[in-house]
Amino acid sequence: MSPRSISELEFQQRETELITLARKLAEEHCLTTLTIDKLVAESRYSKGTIYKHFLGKEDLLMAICNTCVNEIQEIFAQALKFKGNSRERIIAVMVSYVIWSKLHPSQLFMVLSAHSPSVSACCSDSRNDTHAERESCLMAMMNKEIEKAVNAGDLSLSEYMTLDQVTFALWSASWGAMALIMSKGDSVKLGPMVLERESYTNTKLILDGFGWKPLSNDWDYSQSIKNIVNELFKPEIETLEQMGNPFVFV
Amino acid sequence: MSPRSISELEFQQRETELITLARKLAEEHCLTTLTIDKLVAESRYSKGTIYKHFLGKEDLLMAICNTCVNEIQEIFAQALKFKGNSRERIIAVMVSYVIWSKLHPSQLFMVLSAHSPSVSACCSDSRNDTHAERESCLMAMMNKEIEKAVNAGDLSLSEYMTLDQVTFALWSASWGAMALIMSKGDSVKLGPMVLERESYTNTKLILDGFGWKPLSNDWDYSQSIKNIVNELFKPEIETLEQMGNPFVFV
DNA sequence: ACCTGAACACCGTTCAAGT
DNA sequence: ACCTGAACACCGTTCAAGT
Repeated sequence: MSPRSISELEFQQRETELITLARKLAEEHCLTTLTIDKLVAESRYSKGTIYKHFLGKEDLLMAICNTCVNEIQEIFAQALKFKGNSRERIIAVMVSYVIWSKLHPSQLFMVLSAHSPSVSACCSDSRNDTHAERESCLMAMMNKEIEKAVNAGDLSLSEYMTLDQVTFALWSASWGAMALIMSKGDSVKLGPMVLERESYTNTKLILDGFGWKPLSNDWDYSQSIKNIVNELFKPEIETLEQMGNPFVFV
Repeated sequence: MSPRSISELEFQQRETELITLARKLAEEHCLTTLTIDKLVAESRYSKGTIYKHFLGKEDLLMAICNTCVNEIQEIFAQALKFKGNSRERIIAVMVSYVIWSKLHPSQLFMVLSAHSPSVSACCSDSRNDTHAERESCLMAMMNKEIEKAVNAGDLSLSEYMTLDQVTFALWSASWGAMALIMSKGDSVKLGPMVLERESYTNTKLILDGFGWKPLSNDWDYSQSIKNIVNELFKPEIETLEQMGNPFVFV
């Protein structure tokens, strides 16, 4: 894989450095303006060296996406520390997802774009494998919580419904709200839609749809969200406030 | 707006011809491979003429997106002809959306990409206005059905929930499932997810979450979907079969 | 053995020259 | 008045020449 005369470690460090720089450039400007040329200009390395690390632009995009999924995994793990009922922990995960996407608005787009088959077709096998692995890991985290809810008696599933399907329903509903609201900033009709509120609405409806107890009418989940944020995501919320993009409580 | 010596009508026809061709090229190959150069090569017109119609690549993309939204509006209108209860009509709309996206897989991506602010920033005002108008029209169609359901007593909404929010919940949940499943064709974990089933699952959960009657336990909605497809979308379903991408009943 | 950047192909956009 | 395509700038990718 990596060359001999520079150590494996040095090679890895250089790759991390390049990915971090590329993320920074995309964050500061925007994903569509990120080019290899600009990355070369900003970095200490030449084009040839950059092509030693990445098969091409798509491979770089997927590499960035993989670091994002890693971060999302960490923030999910943080969310799952919440001491509460099974439904509150799912909500904590969804809240953490919203916080992450507000912290890294342009990165959400990268994760979205990286999902396109035309991207993964241009990536190295190992890059694709890492991606599949990390996403599996995310889904496994959710699956485990769902299983715990079933065992606790908070949720009962039809025999035809797999854990993956439950995870997918929660994930896709939340994802749809985030992708639509974050992509079209100034749409006329979507103006009144608020990320935090719509994301929570979707999660609430899906959970109520499953009959996941305690139902939204039997518990004060607005308070739960306040607790989740205060207990687990104080620093992140402060960063958002400093960015002028505060977390909006529902 | 349009030049004098060729008639307004001719100018419009030429634009429609170009958009149709661009859609065909994107459908046959893929969105990322669609370039202005290729459009010029395939069309009867020169680069200069194409730039008379479109401000640039993004403007062309939005133009394509607008024709897609038009088609979606037509298929929604067809779906709303279903004679059934209010919930069945919402399901009919969601079924029609899935059918459309299966008929035009690469177009779904265009509608997705066109939503990005970096695209609309490069479009003419009139193009953006048309886009906003057509999406408003789509949402208005849904809002009207929701209002009818409220009046019929099938649905009761909290006073803080607007019709737009209900529409957005249904739309975004369905959109999330479609976007995730259609984008990552060969993902390891998403392999077992089936567009028709997951899309319906999300819609069902959202509707049950709202307490939209009759609830999924009190009605055979699998049968409803069969009726919807047989009564309203026979030709589309046959086309999908011929494409080797049949509609999968849940 | 590794790095470099010139060179090439391709794409988006413009505009001077044509009709 | 409208159309054309050569010309330009920029970007992704490669590879011969350097160290």
